[in-house]
Amino acid sequence: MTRRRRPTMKDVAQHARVSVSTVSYVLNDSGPVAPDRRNRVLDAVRVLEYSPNESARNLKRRSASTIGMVVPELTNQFFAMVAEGVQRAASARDVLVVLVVPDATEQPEEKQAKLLRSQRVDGVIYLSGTGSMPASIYELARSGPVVLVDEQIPGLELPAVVCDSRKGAREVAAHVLAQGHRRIAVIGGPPALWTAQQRLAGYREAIAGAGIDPDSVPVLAGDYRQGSGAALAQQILAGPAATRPTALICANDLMAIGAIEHCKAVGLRVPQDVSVVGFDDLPLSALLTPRLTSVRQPAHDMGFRAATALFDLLENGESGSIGLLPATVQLRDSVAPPLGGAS
Amino acid sequence: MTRRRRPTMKDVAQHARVSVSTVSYVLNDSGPVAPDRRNRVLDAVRVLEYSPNESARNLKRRSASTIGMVVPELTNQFFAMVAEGVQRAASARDVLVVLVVPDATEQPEEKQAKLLRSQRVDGVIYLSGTGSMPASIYELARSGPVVLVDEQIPGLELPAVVCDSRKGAREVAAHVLAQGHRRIAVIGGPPALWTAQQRLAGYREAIAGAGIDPDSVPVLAGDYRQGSGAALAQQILAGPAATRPTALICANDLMAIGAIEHCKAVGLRVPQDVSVVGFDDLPLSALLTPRLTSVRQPAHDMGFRAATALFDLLENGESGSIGLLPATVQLRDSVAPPLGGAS
DNA sequence: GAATCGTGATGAATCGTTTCTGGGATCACG
DNA sequence: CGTGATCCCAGAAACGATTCATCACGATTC
Repeated sequence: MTRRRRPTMKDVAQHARVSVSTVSYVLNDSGPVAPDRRNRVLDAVRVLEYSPNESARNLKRRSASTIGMVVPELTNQFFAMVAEGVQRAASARDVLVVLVVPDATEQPEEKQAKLLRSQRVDGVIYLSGTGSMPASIYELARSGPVVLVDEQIPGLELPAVVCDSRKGAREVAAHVLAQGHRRIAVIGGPPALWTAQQRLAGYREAIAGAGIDPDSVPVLAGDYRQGSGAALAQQILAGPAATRPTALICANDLMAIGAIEHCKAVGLRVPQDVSVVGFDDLPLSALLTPRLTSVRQPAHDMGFRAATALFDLLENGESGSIGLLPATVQLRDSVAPPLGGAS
Repeated sequence: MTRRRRPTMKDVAQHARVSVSTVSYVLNDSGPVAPDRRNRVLDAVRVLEYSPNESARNLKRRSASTIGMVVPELTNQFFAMVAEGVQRAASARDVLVVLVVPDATEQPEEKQAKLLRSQRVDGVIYLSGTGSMPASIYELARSGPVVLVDEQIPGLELPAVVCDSRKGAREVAAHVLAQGHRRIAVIGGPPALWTAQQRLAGYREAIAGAGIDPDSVPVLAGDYRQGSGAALAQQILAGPAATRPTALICANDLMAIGAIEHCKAVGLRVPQDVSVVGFDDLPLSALLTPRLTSVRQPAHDMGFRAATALFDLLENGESGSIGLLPATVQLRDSVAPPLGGAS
């Protein structure tokens, strides 16, 4: 399999007996060219299997037709769904998506900023992670357009596509309370993340609405990963049954799953002994036993819109208002009234 | 937020009072330059926040420091894990990964080939999908290096990182048979895919090894997706209990999950009424009830090795032999002896 | 018949790098 | 003191595309 030199515009021009500029004009029809010559060029392109060198094109055009997408981890299905949405929007416009997964073992900050500055991407879509590191965002935003997904930075006025986490959180918490639970605990996300704040705020609203002092319910901060869900559940459920919470409100599904796994491990039944709810509504959550009650975020759509917003930003310099996407409660089997009735 | 023109090498050269070539020499230390001048350049780079224009660099170098990765869908955790492995290997070498998800709504073939020909990527890592379309592979391989993951094309001699699907399949089927099952059925993958063929071959070996005629067990072809698992399970389990298979061997976890969901829907208990095994050992499979017995593929590692092989190919022109990765059976709760004993 | 205009084609400059070529210092040495 | 040899450095030619300025040539118009 010998790979020969790829044909360039000059080759095409020679083959079609025209000048390179003419070739360029017909390729992006950006100039007038007579039909016969146009056909000659098109023929030459076909027989030589010419395809333009995008590096050269990008150099001249000062744009890369490429966007970056930083995702904390792909194995989290929520991120995977968002990524698919981004990909779809980009693919429709012939824009490439380069994947950036900040490796924990190195400083991603400088790397990401450098990426943007090197003009290999025109803009970036940023999914904030399981940790908190808005520092790199500042770097990024300073040197190119950035659109946030499911995150907002108080200081900056970055465009962001988010959904109404607060409302979703309020509703799912209200559902738990409506079942009669009075001793509840919250397994929250990393306090530095906007989503964690929003969801907690929603929970507190619902709790207050049920006539309970929000400050009286324990709130533990997890990291949105399964392991922390299990660890925090253990911590919360350690006490005697009489004072132990009867419901766990988890700020995402992964932590809810961890909590459920812990319950199973120590012989607590879900939902009879303890009710659990999550957030995100991962596809797998409906497959669990019990099927997890959660709050669905339109992940795919969020990714799609974020990409669309980024393209608007790149083309028109301004992104259309993005609005607030809905977050809808999915009622399933992981919530039941507390055994002893209201306490 | 006004974005000013990015500094170029010329700016750096002027600021450091040297020539552009000197700047280039110090930046990739490819030439001798006196210490003081070197420092002047480095300083200038720092104060101007210079970072090289990769498009220009790529144009000159005839390489993009970028690879493409085509994955059928990201929401499949197996692919997500492979993708993470690829990303990690690439990131370690400062290579970018562009994500290509062949959209079902358009012809991906020409698009992928064009991508490679446009020199925006140096090579491609190809994860074969839920369908079968080796046609695009030929196009791809003709114009650039390609490494396959979990797939092999009989005709071509493409480098591929695969694991011993056949052995894994044989062992998991043997386990099922060892429990006493005699009426079994196979829900296979798309017959055109190498993995489907390998796994089926492994199953048949085990079946023959148990003294059963492999041709007597029904084999239905699915598409590796959950839906087809459910549909085929319905088809298989439709008959009366006396003749209905007591074990379903599924060629991947997603279809196994679909099958289990169908069983639940029609009131069949797993594993008491019907045993089910999968393949891939997705993280979620251990969370199901019953926990799914499956065959683990080292997905992350496969991605990592594939990327490494591609880099070898690009640098040395030859990829080190890749070997066969292990596929190990994970015994869990979805298999039990058949109710009536051996039939 | 000369001036004007529009169409269609071309040459050349340019984008920001890398790298080859050549030439001025500096030094050792006969 | 002249002659190579050694070291650094600057200039300029690529890389492959886009695009501006120019120009040739018929067709209109007065």
